[in-house]
Amino acid sequence: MSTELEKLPKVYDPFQVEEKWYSFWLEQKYFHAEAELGKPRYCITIPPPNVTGSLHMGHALCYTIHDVLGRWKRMKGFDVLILPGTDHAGIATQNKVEQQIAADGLTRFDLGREKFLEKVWEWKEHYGGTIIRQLKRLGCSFDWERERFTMDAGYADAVVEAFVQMFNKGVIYRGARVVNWCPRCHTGISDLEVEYEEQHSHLWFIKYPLADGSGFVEVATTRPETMLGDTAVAVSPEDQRYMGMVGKDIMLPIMERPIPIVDDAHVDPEFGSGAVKVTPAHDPNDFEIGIRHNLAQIVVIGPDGVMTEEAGKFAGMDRFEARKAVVKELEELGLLVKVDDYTHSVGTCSRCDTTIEPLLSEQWFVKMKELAQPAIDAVKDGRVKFVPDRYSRIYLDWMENIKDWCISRQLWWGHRIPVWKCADCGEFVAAKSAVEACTKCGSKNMEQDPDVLDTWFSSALWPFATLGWPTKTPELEAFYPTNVLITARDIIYLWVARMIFQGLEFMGEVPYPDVYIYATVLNEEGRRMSKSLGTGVDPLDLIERFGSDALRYALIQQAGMGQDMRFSDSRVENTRNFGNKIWNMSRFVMMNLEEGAGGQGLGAGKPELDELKLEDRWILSRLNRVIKTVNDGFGNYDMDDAARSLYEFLWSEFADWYVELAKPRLRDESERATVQWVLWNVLETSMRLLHPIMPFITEEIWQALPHQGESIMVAPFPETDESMISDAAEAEMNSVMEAIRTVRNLRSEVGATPGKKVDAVIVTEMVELFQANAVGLRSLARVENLEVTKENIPDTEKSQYLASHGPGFDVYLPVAGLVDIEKEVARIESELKTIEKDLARCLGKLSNEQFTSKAPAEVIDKERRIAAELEDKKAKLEERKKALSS
RNA sequence: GGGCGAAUAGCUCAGUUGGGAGAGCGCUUCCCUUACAAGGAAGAUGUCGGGGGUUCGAGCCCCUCUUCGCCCACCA
Repeated sequence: MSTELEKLPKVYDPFQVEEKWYSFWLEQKYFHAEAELGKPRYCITIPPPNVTGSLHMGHALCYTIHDVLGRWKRMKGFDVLILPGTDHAGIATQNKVEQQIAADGLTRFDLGREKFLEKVWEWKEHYGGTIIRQLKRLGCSFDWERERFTMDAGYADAVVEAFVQMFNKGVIYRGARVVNWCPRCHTGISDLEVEYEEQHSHLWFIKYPLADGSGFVEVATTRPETMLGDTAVAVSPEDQRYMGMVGKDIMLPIMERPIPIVDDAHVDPEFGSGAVKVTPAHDPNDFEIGIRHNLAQIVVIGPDGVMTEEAGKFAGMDRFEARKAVVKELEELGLLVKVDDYTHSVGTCSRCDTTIEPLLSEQWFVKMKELAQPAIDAVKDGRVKFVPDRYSRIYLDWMENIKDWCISRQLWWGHRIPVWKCADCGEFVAAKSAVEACTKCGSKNMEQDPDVLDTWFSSALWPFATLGWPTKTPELEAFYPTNVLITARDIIYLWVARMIFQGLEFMGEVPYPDVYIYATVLNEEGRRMSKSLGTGVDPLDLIERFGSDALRYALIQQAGMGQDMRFSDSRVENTRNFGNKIWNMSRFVMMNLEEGAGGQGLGAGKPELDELKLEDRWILSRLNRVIKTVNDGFGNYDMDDAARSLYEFLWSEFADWYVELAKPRLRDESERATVQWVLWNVLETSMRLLHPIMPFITEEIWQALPHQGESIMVAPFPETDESMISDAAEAEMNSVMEAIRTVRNLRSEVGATPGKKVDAVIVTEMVELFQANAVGLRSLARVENLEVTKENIPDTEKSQYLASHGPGFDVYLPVAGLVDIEKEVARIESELKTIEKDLARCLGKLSNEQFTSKAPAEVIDKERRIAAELEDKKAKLEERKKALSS
């Protein structure tokens, strides 16, 4: 026994171990991929977390999955590139810095564009790396030498290139539309960035007088202040009530401006009074009505949420103040009919929660129709597969009803739109570098568009821009298309869809064949983990308490195909215990591998098949099945299956049974070498199998075991050896295990303490099997004298024994009058009851002619076998009951 | 309004060509047996959300209802 190994601590301490091996892997450059030829390649460009972010549980799950797949493929011999990076996250980051300078009472406008951007860059340098450091802590084997940022120089070049190409193709156009405007962020945002929340508000009913004084039209609104910008009243063309009024004018109250009554199919005659006020500059539907009827667009609420000059005497008033003032005035004018309580959903900014103001403004748009079609086809014909599959429907529904994409943002942090406008002739010119002269009139009076691009415009290019596009780099050549996208379901539209059409547009190929949408991590109460709600669990905190391996395993174990995952600390604690179990079974194995058996000796010491005993063949058979499950699981994104089968195998089979059975054999010189080899082989193989999920502890153990190679990270991943799988060995071993359980059960019944040995008799037809395994049986069941025989115990003696019956054997424990007869009879009776119930069900089936004629033969055979077993057991129990009672 | 998902032990969840209901945690009893008490052994626990249907046979397939969660659209 090695004295050094005996010093191994009883409790596994992840902290030192994790730091040690992570540094080692980095030094060895194992995470680094070369675009070398000759090796199959595997590439994932990770979803770049926002620079504002710190690791939350969703990230931990996402990147653990990445790392599991990456490590698995690397061990399988692939040239693996997991390319990391961060996203500049336009609004989110700008907001952070705005908050920071707000502490000094400053706004970005006080600082000015240039100064403000300096601040943002400073902020990014200071805080932007947080999440990357945390990913290293998680154990991620990403290629840090290739880390990208969506605003690094090369990436910026790709963004501009993409824009200019699209602009020159005519896919990008400028238009005035009503967009979702956030008065706090001071920018337009896309429909996808608006969150709707139910709000209790009011519905105001207002009388609009007809210009000719012949009466009133009643309209209903949730935003009375917008009436200042009304340019029409619309009714349904089918509405009898307003038949004669279409074409007449309304005298808009307060503003005292005549506006027409128009008919438009958009109006629902059932709602309210059937007449609707039309404010083309402040409502997307009204905007459309306005276009159809050629109505004026009057902007009465400005970009800052303050009423404009167009709002007359309300100019300069906050929009919500103006609402009150307008209502008050209408009331005074006697035009307010009534106010109903009304609950409706109100759009809010997903970044800052401010109520969105629909606002007419000039923006850049991407025409989506032509771009969407190839992206639809790619999913329909299976070039891109969603996992789980149901998300492809969700994707397709959205793509098939897609609207043009507003890509300009009135922010400062982001990719400045590479378009210059000629001050003289109004021409827009897009170019990769500053435009000196107008291409149309030659004027030198060119000014760059002040706006920046939607963050998602740049991240849509991620799978190829990170690999060097637009330059044809060896990396781009080697790693595009990538292999899979692993992401959360809330960005299927925002990001996944856009990457697919941009990949097709610029690379002519889908960016990845698989899109794996993982489960949303919820907290224990089933609520979404959210920092603002205080319902989050900090992954770093869990790593501190239980180690990275434990957190990773806990996440993967639950990473099923469901759409939600509840997560709690106790799971991580449990997997920490699993780690400790692995540690201790490894200590046991190491303590029992002596010098001579280690190193090369073991590899050469592979025993011949006929030297293997039943439990050896059994555990090797089980191991090879697990190898299959793990490979299948990783390959099919059923990683939870892989994780669970490893847990089950290592704990409930290897540790609980094989290791226990090995103990007496290790003391037997004739068997020692064989057992050592099997222990080593199973453990070493298992560590390689488990390594993708628990990289640290497996490296620590593997390095301490005899092994080949410099790191488990680059050791080959186990492949199933079908010849080692044996149904027969598993069936026989099950009988032995069942017999051991039966003896233990009887021991517990007679109250034998674990230290106390008992005698036992096994009556069976399988005498050879039990005799061959007598040593293990005696050891695990703590039996002193074991008799295995075909001869049944005479009825007259049965009262001297406690008995239990298993499949194919009966176990007797001599108790010499210690049996509490009354209690034992009661126990037998209760057991008989359940047996009779099962038997009745069984026999009922078998006597059903329908069943015996229609069910497959093997099912019927199985049922017959069960019936026979139950009958046998029943007979024995009845016999015993009689013996005891007499 | 449309769609998706979930409902299995006290809790969190597994359970695929439909064929004797499982794990972890928790609970009960016994045990520091030389790898491990973060452990070992033995045990209790279920109208598989309700109702109907298909089938010899349904946790699993079909219909329907209920509850919860999510997404999309509209919301004067």
